Amino acid sequence: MTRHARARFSPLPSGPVPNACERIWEATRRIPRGRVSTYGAIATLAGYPGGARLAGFALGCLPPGADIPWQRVMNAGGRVSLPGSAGTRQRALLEKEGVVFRENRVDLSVFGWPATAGGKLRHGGI
DNA sequence: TACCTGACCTAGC
DNA sequence: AGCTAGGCCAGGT
Repeated sequence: MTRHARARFSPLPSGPVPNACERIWEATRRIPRGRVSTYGAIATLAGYPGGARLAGFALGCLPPGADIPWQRVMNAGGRVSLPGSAGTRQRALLEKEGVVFRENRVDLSVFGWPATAGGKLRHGGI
């Protein structure tokens, strides 16, 4: 999270047209309880195929206490990308929802959303 | 306009 | 199984 981006988005983005952050957040809201999605998938749902990094950026812009299940977004390997205590918190929240961690990893073929074809979500850098 | 950043992804070694 | 390099995206300076 860069300082300028934080200053710009932290209070909540303003403007008539929803920006990328808000669209990412809306996509994140659609993840059902007890399931997880990936940055790439979220970006695609939001209309930014290949914008996995953007998804991470947008979630980083997320103001604390927002009504968004940000904890249900993980990286393509089914691992928590959030460093430090935030990552621990994310895992705790997910486990409380019924998501099973196995060696710090989640089986996306079981808990992945949307429905994973072939066991793994195909997306990301092209 | 050009360059930089980020809670990323994939392919290769 | 773990690390590196290259490639996507939008937004800010």
